Amino acid sequence: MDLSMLNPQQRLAAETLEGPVLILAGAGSGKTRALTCRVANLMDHGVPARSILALTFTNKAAREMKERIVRLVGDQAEDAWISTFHSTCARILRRDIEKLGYSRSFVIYDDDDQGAVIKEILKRLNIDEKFLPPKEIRAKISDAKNKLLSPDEWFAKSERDHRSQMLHDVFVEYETRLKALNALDFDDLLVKTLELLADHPPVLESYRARFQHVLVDEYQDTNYAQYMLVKLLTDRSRNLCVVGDDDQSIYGWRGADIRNILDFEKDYPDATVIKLEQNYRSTANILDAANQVIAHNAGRKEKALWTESGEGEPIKLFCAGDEREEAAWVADRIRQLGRQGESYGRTAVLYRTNAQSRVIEEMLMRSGIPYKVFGGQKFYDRKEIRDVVAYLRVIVNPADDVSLKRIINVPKRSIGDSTVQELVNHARENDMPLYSALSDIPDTLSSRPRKCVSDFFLLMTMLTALKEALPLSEFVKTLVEKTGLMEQYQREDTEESRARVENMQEFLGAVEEFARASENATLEEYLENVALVTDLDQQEDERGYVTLMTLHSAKGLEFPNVFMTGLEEGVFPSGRSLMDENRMEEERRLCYVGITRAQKRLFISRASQRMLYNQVNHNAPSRFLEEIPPRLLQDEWAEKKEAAFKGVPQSAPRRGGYGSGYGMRSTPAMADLGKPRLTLHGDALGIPGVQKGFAPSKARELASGAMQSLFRKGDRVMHRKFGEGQVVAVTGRGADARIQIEFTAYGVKEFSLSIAPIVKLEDDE
DNA sequence: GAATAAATTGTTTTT
DNA sequence: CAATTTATTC
Repeated sequence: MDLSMLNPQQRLAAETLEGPVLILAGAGSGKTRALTCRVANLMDHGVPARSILALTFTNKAAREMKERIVRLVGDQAEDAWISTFHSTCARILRRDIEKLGYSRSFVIYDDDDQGAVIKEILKRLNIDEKFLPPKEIRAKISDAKNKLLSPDEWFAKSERDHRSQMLHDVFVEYETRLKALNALDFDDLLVKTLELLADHPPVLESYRARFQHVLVDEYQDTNYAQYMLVKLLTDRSRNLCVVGDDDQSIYGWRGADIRNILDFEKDYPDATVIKLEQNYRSTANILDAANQVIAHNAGRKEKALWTESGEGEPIKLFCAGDEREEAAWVADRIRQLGRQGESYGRTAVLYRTNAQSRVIEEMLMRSGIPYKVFGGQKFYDRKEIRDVVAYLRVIVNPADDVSLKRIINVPKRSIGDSTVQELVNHARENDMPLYSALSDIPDTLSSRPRKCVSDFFLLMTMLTALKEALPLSEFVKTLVEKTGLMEQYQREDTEESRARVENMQEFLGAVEEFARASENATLEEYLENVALVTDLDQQEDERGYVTLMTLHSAKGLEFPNVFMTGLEEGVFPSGRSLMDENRMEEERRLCYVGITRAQKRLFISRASQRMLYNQVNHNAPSRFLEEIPPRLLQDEWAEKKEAAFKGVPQSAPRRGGYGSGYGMRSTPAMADLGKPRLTLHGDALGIPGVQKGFAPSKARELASGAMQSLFRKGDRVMHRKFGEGQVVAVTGRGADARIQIEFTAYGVKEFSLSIAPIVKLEDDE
């Protein structure tokens, strides 16, 4: 193994093959390279691939690691287990879960399914959803499972009040119910695997004997259950190598326990600790900013990232009047980057919450900038897809009442709520799954619903038979037709239904691709894939598209140009973290993660007024802005203000200081609107009295200025209804700005600039 | 039982 | 604001 391309620390990481190893890998320090070389080196030293287990959090990370190892050592790497915690557990369970009293055809439930089960239980136990919201129950149960607590153990540690007692009861019910449904939730994958290993020594021994070397990526994100799993597997061999960065721990809210990485040296006193501190990703300015921000956290592992690269461009800062202007600035800068020869695929726009993406999307669309949004509503979460999946699940696992209830009347086949209720009661009385009630119809049903139910049962029987007869993708295609799922949407001709048809076709395509990728793929395997793979994992190099995603999902990625938006108290850091120092530190780590995604250029923006969740808020600048040294920043707000006042092109860049963009009082818009923290409903700017006697607020003027600058006389544009046209004139200001467009087919039409569905066709600046 | 209207209600991040 | 849940009417 040639390790000459590694720096001394990386080489140490790749060469220390025995015993516990902790690699503290700063952002962009080439940890994947060190890790992959380490694995290759292990194989060079005679360790067979099959005795290596590498655990990651995302499928994408797993795939990437595997590919890179294959590139180094060839196909022999195929025998190593390189996958996510959850997939690994699923794989272990598929083999031996019968020892725990489940059937091997178990299904994996997501949050939605969990919610359905919990709601059912609440109804049965006669508990008001307002008293115990299902979401909260889900979170508590998940929390307990992450800590490997049984309902009783959890209760013992709780406040032991009435509420906790009820929660406990729901928890117990939930566990029994899930087992009856032959279903595991996400956390169960880990919990049940641990149960299997702990209670069945031969199974544990076989895995211990097999996995002589275990690696864990993103160790700072592990929860207690994952910690235990790793511990159990490596107790004997003690060949455990964990890689992580405590400064990038951003999943505490999901049960990740940062102590796992902080205390590694206590757990393994003989551990070799290696720090990767040279950063190969970002310019000095960007790295400097990141270092300064994260330095405000207490209780970190001492680390100092450094780089050999030059200082690079200053970090651009912009303070917008509102979120629309912020988005316009982002769009504007992206087009400017385009003119400098940066392709869209090299740029990412990051935000704290998915809800913030909408405005940005709108503005990019108008500017004709191609983009892709990652995260948010997941593909498999869409109604029509979930319906198909529910059919598939019932066929694989007839005990799955939750899925059966979902599809029993989809598409409409006249099996109404009352009929379903009869069936459910009948099933419960006889202690059998709902599916059995379809063929053993209770006498209480009259002839008409009886016919509908038996028709449905025949359909399902036929489909079950077809599953064996047809190859996977053929089968799913047939199912979509025979059930009438596709027809249901094809018949109505709305924009929405057409989108659903398209989604379903895309789904069929995905199944086909899955079947092609692994021949002889079974339906069971596909369903597992659906449960464990997210859209984020599908992200290939989308050349030519700007990437929009949350800061969380950006972890592990890098882009030459990065925009961080919404740097405001209450937005980022999130309002829910303001009161809690630990949460605040996690927000700061999130900020650190965001900054360190950038390779060449970093753009940071905030809005002094923001409409979010249908409420207008005035937010103070994020504290993280203050934590970046002014010398690294270039304030574009000041430049823009100047340009707006004088009506002249932007003057020479001003360097340093937060300038007038900093602090709430300094913006004219704020001064006009009165008290800071004042929350106004509706169109705050339009409220009489607030604005009376003043010149139109600066915020609004700037916003419209940004809009107007998007469309100029002579621009070629596309209107959703009228098609292609040319801009004749742009008139008016602010909210009543209008635009006149000449269409070849329709002549001149006038629209309100703020609502017209138009897109700019090309950029000839 | 199904279609429509009205009302309510939530909005962090996700393997 | 939108999306889901609930009530109402046919």
